[in-house]
Amino acid sequence: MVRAPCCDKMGLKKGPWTPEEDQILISHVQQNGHANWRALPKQAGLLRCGKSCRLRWTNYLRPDIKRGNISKEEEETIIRLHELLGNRWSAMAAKLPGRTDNEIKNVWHTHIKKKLKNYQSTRDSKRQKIRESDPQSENPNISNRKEINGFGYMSISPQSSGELSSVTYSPVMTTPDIFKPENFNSSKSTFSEIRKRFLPGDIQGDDDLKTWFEMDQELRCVGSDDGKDFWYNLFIKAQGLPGFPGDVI
DNA sequence: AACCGCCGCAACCGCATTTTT
DNA sequence: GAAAAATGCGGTTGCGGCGGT
Repeated sequence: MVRAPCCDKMGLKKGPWTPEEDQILISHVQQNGHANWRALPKQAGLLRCGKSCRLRWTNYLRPDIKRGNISKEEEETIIRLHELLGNRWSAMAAKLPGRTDNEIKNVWHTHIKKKLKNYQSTRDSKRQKIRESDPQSENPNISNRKEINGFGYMSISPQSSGELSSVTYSPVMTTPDIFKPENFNSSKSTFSEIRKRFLPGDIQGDDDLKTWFEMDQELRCVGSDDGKDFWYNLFIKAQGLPGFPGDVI
């Protein structure tokens, strides 16, 4: 495939956007939408490539965007999502309304990574001290895992010193048989069983659970990418509810 | 006041993926 | 089904602001 020529080769402008350019882009998108980013700059009279316009719009000019002031809750969500998804910034952004992949990526690299690094070194030195005083006190293979009613394990990252206020859960992706797609026909007993063992409070009955599952499946959660989104939603929904195994920590 | 180094963020680049022809 | 075009994504860079010396 032949690569399209990039901006500089076509004499287009690069670098920071001026307020005038922003205004042109905003009013053009408001009036005409952004069905075709490639054609947009020409139509709007901007000396930018389509890619640059799209980036400017999605990361900065979009009306529904929240900028700056990442809350503690958002920070914790980012950490939890990062444990689940790795560097899939756009997938993380989809779980944080008003935040962009670029912003999350920047926040991760500039703030959170640093905090976690500090936390980790503090924790490691504490562990070292414990090991020195009582070598049998810690088994690294099991110490930070908790079994959930036969549904595999969650890894548990304890509270950071000061800044990060809660335990972080991350399901280990050993999908139990009960959740495997091949066992998800329309069997009510399967859903009953899940409900009995893992009931999120706002799910009223087997049909609701089934619908919820099917919605997630539509979003390609099960059968792709180890069903991480499905697991994520399940754990998020179940957290904090009575009987949820995580809340005993 | 001038210089320097660090940090945060916006924007770019190149590759991957999806959509269109 | 193949090729081309468009879009999306994640890694990286460069610049401006700020604090310290």
